[in-house]
Amino acid sequence: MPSRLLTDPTVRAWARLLKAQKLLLEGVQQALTEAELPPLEWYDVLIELKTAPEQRLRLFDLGERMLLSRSNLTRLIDRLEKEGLVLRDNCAEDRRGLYAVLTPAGLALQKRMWPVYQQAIHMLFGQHFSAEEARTMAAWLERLTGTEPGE
Amino acid sequence: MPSRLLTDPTVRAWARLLKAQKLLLEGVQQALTEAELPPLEWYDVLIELKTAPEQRLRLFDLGERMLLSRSNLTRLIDRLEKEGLVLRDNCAEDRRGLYAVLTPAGLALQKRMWPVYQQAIHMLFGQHFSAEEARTMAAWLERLTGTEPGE
DNA sequence: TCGGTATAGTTGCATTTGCAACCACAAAGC
DNA sequence: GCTTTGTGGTTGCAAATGCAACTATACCGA
Repeated sequence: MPSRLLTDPTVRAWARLLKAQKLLLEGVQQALTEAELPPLEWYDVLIELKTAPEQRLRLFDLGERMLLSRSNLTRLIDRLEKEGLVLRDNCAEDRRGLYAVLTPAGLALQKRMWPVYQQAIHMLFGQHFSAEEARTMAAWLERLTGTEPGE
Repeated sequence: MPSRLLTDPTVRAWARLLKAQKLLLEGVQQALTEAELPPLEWYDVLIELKTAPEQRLRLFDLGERMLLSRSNLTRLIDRLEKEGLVLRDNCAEDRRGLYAVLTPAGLALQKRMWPVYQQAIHMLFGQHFSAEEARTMAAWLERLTGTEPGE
């Protein structure tokens, strides 16, 4: 029984996007857990810091990139800091502000996580598309986020 | 600074997918909240039941369709039942089991939510794609989920 | 028919989220 | 300078999540 709703291609694509996303995230998280690695969002923090100049970012900046609310970011950084993966550093130019700085331990964890993560991306996602299809999909999705191709 | 990582089209598409998803869900939720409507997942329950035969589904079945863990589903149904939108009904064939049944109030809420939801889908998602693109994207995403086109 | 195993659903507890209130500092206007 | 308003970040509390343990029923095999 093809639902009437899903005859609208837009709505159908939307529904698929929701479902795919849930499934993929679950799968990635499972791969990380099985390898006794921390949650995916820890990786996001680590990689953002790693690629940032001086491996540091203002908290609000990090929050924006990760699409994370302030309070959530505070607590996420708390957890990472407790594990010695990042640290907070005062900001000279704006004394309200703080930097999150990647530590060597944080960098090491990022390097341990990446192979597992990459493998999961491949198994769950990449292997289903040609390079050309992946490029097209990335370009389409960029319309939704305003992300620039290179970012 | 185009990150080296993102030169792999697969990884780039993956990153875009994550970002788009977060942004879109946030936007939809915001639209619902502004219209003083309940969370998106309530809609998912209501629409699943609405389209199910006799507007009822076994809990485990509903959980599978929504990709929701058992315990989460229990609690989600608790909330909806407390609002009178669904009710639990014993299953004659398997006395361990329960049905979730859509109530008239639940159906009414689904109908109130849909226009807002549809509008949000259009603004955040649909308007950025042609019908043909949407069809293609849906088909691609179906590779990830094993979902059949008509489902 | 009995014992063991699997399945449907719930519950308790620890962790995480979301929201609003809050503190500290910065910036803009008088 | 002083006050008002805005911004960066944290905290408290209520709600939602994830996981493991638990109850009740079904199923399977000797």
